[in-house]
Amino acid sequence: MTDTEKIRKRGRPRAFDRDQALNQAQALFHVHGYEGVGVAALASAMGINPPSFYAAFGSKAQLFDEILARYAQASPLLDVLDLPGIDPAAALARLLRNAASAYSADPAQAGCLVLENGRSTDADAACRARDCRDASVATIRDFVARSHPEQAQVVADYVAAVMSGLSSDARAGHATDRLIAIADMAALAIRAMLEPEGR
Amino acid sequence: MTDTEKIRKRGRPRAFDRDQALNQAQALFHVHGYEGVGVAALASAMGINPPSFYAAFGSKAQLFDEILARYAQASPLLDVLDLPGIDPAAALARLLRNAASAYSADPAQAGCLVLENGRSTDADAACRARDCRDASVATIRDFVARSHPEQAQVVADYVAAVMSGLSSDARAGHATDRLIAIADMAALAIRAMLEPEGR
DNA sequence: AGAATTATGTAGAGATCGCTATATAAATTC
DNA sequence: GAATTTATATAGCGATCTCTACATAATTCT
Repeated sequence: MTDTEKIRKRGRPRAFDRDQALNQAQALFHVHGYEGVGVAALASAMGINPPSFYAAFGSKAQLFDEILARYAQASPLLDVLDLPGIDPAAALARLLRNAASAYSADPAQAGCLVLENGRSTDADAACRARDCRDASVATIRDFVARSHPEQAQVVADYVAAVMSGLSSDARAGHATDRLIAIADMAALAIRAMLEPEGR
Repeated sequence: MTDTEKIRKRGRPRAFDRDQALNQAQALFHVHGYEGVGVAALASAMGINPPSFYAAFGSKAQLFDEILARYAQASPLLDVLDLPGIDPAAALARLLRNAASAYSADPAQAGCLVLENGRSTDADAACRARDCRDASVATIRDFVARSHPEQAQVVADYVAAVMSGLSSDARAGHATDRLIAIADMAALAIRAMLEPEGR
């Protein structure tokens, strides 16, 4: 008995599926970016009118926050770091490879929603997206620090920088194998950094 | 006798310095991005009114094109590739280091104007900026191809990806030394790629 | 001097932006 | 059934966007 069946509230029931509407909005934000999508387009894609939009999501900015959190939580990219007893360099290499694949898998949603919107012209949206990014970088840093505390910061920054480049390339329309080649080359520096005295 | 002294044309002379106005516009575009600056702000920074703006530059898009070309031509980053007899890996390592420095040198103009605007929400502006970027990548690829034709494409793509990440980090406010650490680590992959059989 | 040409300032058109006032419809509670 | 609560649709507000119509000022050519 999950609570998927919502308890009926008092007033008039909502005429649309909130979660489905979030999916539509996420797709639009992914394609056009925060600033490239207007409330009119969002509401239209959701099949509703602006007042219903504001009643359900508060504002465009709040909706974006909600979608950022959703996206970050649903992203499986950082899961490789939780595999027990994995070699750090190998884990990060797989992370980059997975990112290269994920970012270019769906041409309609190329790149990373978080990384791409970290450069939005809208100061608030960019700041929120960057906070989201920083949290992921911190996760990577802590992961590396468990075995290589000295190099943890640089390695995490480096991985994030490469991911940013991969996301940008994906949005430029580059094919998956081209991105994977970059990711694999980038892994060379990670191995050199984490296993300096040849195995 | 350079032709800096412009030949007087027929009608009323322009009341502002066109080149100086371009500088103002470039600074604004660098800080706020193509979409973050309006014609009103551009004209105001130039000390003119919209009609003079359109008479002198055609449109916001045309002005941006002109500034992109200006910026790319004035950028000294790719000059290291022209140093005679330089080691390819060392040249690219220096290129990345220089980019890390340049992108974070002036906090008021962090990152690369071209790379940052390649992700603009405005389709035209993003496309023009990406064309500009592609030209630079081609230059790097040709440079690498002279000594390592097989690896030229990946290495050039990789360098561009790292530069994109550096630019993004610079815009996020990261300090120069943090960027340089990333650049130096990135250089490890270049050396590993171009000198595979240990020196 | 007068005609032709170019630049300038004022003022605003037309579109889109995020957002909301208002009235009505559909559900629950009393 | 009446009161309460919540969602919906229509319509539009004020701000901002790119860009321009218009009249006027400043220069060169004849």
